[in-house]
Amino acid sequence: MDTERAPVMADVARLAGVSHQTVSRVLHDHPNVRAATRDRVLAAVRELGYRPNAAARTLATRRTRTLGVISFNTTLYGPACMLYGIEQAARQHEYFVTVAAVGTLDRRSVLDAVDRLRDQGVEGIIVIAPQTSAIAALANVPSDVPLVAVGCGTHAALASVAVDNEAGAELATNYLLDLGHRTVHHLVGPRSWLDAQEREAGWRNTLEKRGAEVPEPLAGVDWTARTGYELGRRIATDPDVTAVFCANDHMALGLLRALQQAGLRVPEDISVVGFDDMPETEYFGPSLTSVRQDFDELGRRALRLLIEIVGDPDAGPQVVEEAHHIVIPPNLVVRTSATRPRP
Amino acid sequence: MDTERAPVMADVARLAGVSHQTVSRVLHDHPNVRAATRDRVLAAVRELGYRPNAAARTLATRRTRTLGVISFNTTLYGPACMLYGIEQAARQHEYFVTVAAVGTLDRRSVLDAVDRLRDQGVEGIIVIAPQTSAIAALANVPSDVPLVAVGCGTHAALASVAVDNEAGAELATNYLLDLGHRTVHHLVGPRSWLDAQEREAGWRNTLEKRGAEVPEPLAGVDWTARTGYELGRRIATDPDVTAVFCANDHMALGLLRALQQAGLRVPEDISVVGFDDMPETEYFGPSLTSVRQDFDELGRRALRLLIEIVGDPDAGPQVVEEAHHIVIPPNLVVRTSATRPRP
DNA sequence: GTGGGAATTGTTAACGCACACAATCCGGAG
DNA sequence: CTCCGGATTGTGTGCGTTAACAATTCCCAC
Repeated sequence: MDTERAPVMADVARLAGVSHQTVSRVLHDHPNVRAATRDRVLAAVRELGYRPNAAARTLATRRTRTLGVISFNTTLYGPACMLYGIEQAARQHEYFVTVAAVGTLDRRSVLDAVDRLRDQGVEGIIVIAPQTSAIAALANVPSDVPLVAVGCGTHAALASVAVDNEAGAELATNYLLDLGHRTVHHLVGPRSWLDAQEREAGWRNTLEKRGAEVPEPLAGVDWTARTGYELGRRIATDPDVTAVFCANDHMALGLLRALQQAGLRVPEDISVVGFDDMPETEYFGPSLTSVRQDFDELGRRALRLLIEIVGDPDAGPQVVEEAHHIVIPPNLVVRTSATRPRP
Repeated sequence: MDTERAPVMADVARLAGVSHQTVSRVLHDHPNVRAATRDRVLAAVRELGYRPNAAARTLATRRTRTLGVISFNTTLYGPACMLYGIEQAARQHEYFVTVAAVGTLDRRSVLDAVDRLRDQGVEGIIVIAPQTSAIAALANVPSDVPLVAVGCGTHAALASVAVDNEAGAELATNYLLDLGHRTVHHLVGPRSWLDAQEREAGWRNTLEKRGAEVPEPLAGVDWTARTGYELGRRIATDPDVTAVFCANDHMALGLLRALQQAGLRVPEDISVVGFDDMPETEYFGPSLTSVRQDFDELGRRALRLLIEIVGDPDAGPQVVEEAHHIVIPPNLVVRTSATRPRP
């Protein structure tokens, strides 16, 4: 078979008639290399198809230029987008990203994932793990690898990048109240997620601030349409409900379906607002008004923050300064799923 | 700051009073090590918190235990799931996975991604890149790194794992014909994707086989609900249409919306069948009958195939044998969006 | 007790690159 | 013509691990 080994720097040097060090200099754009020499080296590089060995470079420089991403479930729309944003930004900054998906968010698996990544030598880790338990587990990882949490609520005890969930919930709730609804019901996401908690808080605070009655919220076990559907069937039996704010778009989809099956019309009978603004929400029946969060941007910002921390050797990751909490404001995308209540 | 370096094998050896080679032996479960020695070494490892340096190991063994995944857009449901399946399986086999997202599928960016991954030393690459152009670009990458395409149609010129698109389209088309529809219309996905082509072919072949008229298909520019909606508005104006097979679920969602807006009822006036069976389709209005493909499994199979090729040094990746084309049969999930036509 | 072989441990040399330092070259001032 | 300083190039070593080989120890049969 092809037992011929990949060419190494010494091979290039020999072919170009220089020392390996000169080859290294050319490769690193060192200034003091005669133009003729540089050309000869580059020609040799091309001829041999030489590519530097990453492991050797890492061993010598102690830098892997690799970052890790831990994600709970990259299948969900939000995490998938953030991962995409992270990868984009990483490429720009000439970093590699290796992913570690965890099936469950218990302490063990999260710490395992961190370990795997550390074994591989990542210089920093971004965590897409919105559950409170995950954040807790992360609090006491060895401090030799910087951590950034992304999309995990805004009150994490780590450097973090997140959308302002409370502001988003406030936007949605105010919008519905402004339309004239007496109050707004709420489908809460799974309460083990910070995002669900914060959205619920934002909703509740807004109602209280405006002196509206705070109805009992319905909490889901997960973020799926199925859960939205099941809670929706209960909503449908309550004649008092005129407006519902859903913790995310999937749940809203399930809710829409349940209401429709119950013979209720949206928005004529009940107004609905979602959260996330996934690309499909515009085509729900009816088109869903939703709070938009820019997951892509979230991912990019997280990566930039991490690189800043990594490149900045003085500040340890545990030193969570003001600047290490980035909060991005959401905005409301108005479509047709909400309207003023019937008199 | 904490300038103390991470402990290395020599440190462990010194503390345990043995040579570094003995440490290495213990770490690799080499048989000929006295139990007492092993214990002393393990104790030293624990005490120092020693973790082997991946770069050094790679340099010595010439193995990175890292695989690359190139994906067009990890934001889409299919790719996201496959990536997830891949990562799961990789972990099981003790491989790392690093991702390279490409924004566009032109030759350049795909080859760039391959290069980046090779620079990092991946032992093999899985490509989630369903466009024909991507497959073409991949045909002539240097053969020193094994490639596997996943979810990219079944006729790729590479080792591949894919769902049987034609069979899936046949399933859907036959189902609608069996319900009594004279013929079935089709919303084609973007024709630059193999999957779209294969689904269209399956649909067309089935109609021809059964002697049904083959109506002009409507081709989309992408897979989005928006496109489905736009094509759907045209479908809605054609009184002959009684059944539509959509190339994917997102397009079906857009179609449902367009039909509803046109005052047509599904399934009473028009039956609709989708493809993919995403988790939400059950909650569309109405609940969508769809062809299910198990993306997760696709990813896992792709990884296993790749590991087989990587671990098998004799067969080059270009040697695409029978066994290197894995085709997974889809199945139809029947819900309520299709029924027999009105007389 | 002693030779022989297996079990156990140590020594040394890669692996491929970067960095510190030494050596050489060149042109112009003296 | 000689010497000096900067530009250019070469030499040697370290990074932390594995693997080939050498050395030592141990145990038992003779």
